Amino acid sequence: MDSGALKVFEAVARLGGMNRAAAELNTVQSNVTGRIRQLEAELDTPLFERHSRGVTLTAAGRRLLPYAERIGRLLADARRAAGDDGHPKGPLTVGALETTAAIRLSPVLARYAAAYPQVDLVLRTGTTAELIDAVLSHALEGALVCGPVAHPALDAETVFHERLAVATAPSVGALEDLSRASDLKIVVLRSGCSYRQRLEEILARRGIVGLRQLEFGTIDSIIGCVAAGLGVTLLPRSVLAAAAGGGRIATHDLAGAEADVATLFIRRRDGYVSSALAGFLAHIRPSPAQAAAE
Amino acid sequence: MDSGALKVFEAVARLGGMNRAAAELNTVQSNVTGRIRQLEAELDTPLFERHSRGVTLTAAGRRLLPYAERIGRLLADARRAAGDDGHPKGPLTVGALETTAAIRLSPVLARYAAAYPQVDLVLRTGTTAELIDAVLSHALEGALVCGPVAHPALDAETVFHERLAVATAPSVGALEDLSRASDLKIVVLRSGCSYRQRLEEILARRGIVGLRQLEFGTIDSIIGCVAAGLGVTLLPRSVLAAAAGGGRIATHDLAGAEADVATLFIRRRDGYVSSALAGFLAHIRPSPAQAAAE
DNA sequence: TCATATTATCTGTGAAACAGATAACGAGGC
DNA sequence: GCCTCGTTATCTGTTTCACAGATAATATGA
Repeated sequence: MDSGALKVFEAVARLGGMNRAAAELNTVQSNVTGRIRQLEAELDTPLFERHSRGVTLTAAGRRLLPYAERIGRLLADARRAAGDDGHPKGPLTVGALETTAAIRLSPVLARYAAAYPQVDLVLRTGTTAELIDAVLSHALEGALVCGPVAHPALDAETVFHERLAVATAPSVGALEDLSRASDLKIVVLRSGCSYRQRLEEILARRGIVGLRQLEFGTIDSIIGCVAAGLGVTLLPRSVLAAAAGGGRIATHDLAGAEADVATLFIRRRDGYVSSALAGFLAHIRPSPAQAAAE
Repeated sequence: MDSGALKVFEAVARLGGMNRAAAELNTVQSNVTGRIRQLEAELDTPLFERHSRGVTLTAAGRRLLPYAERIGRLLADARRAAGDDGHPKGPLTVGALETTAAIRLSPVLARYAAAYPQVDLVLRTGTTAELIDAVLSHALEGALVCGPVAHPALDAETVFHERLAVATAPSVGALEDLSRASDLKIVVLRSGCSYRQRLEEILARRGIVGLRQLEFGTIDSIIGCVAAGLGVTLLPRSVLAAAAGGGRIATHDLAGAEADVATLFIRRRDGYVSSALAGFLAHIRPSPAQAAAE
């Protein structure tokens, strides 16, 4: 059983047919059929059920498939590892929350890109749940997400702490006053955003419950909405600072644990750590001075 | 880059020469040389430095080697997974502490062997540290060891709790009396045994320090040594019960956490869980009734 | 200097992967 | 009922590539 046969097997399983697999593999259908038959003979087990609309996996095929996928990925990682001489280069695909990307990450990324011009950096944004899924499905090499994250396949490292604040219309003096406004809404960036549940809990502790939700696509639109008195939101203080300084919104600082949110860098434990990724981590990792200050 | 080339590469790296690798792979040296050269051409990097006494890995080769090993193991796992139809069969190699094997495991193993006669069960014994190393180096599929174990690559599951007791000569009324006997020794099964440190701590809390160590190969010989007044030992109560009933030794029960030792089943997170292993786990896992009693 | 290890290289053979064509088969539309 | 379309199975000739064997080149150590 060699990796070539498993590659063919994986393509057939994924595409559900030998013809389609042959097209993808740049070969002809007879070769695909032959390789599969050979693999089945070697394992002494049929891997597919053939019918006139393609093939479907047998139980044995379903057991084999995850190994074929892992071996294929591992071969690609091996190739990259052999060519990685310690000087970051090549593609690096990481994810981050939109707020993190906007505030904390941009200066770091600028320095990183300047330091390693040979790296093709791709930054994708999403919610914590989306980013975790993307890392688990090998779509991202790593991501900066809100903690805590506890997943056996993931390695998490705290890179910095953020202090959150509630933003309201300027006329609101204290958070407790919000209970009088019955039509107030929670304004969030996207529906899966982890800040939503957190804000609900914060408000619930102050007797404010049952708020509706409002969803916007950009941070600017959220702040505009809050300034107009349509709702409240929860964002890092640093994101709110500019708008608060201009008097458009009022910020309400939170105490201790309620304010604190850790930003973690997560990556798959079994994933390949390229020089490009190692360099990225070195850039975003807090310096000893910063760590002492926080 | 296919798995066959990596298999050749791994053999050359491990054996330090193409001739030796050719002998192991049942082929001739010219083929090994050819495959390595082909692999180096594909990766555009030399993998070995050739000299007259064999070859040594280059930096790129050292980076590639762990991937070659992992891919080789994964291919073997894939073959087993495909042929594993849910009925436990084939080899199963697990480890356990000698005390665990003697007392707790023997009835379970008898039931397991009777239930799955097609499984070739191999049980190896050793200290916790040795067993952990064996599991990490793929020599064992899993092992029963003393907790706690915290290793990122290992999955640990508590299967039962043991209550320990100190054994002394019958003339010793209380543990505290031991401080008068200056030439007393701690008797352990093997030098790496985790009970040694534990017993030292227990005795230190009672003001007894500086005891020498004595090492024996079997549990029976330890009990004989303790009965003769040469030393003290720490073992599960169930192990000591027979000898204590006969009046050969005195047992001294310990309180709460001092007595409790958890036995964990550990296995590698990335390891293949065969039906044989799953069945083994089902047999040693505590039943709900047992769990409630403990 | 010689014996003995090693890797490098060349060459002919054979097996296996390959491309292409055709047959067999079943589902769905008319 | 019949036809069409897409599918897998099978056969055949070609070519490529892995293989075994022999020899050369090289360095080490006695």
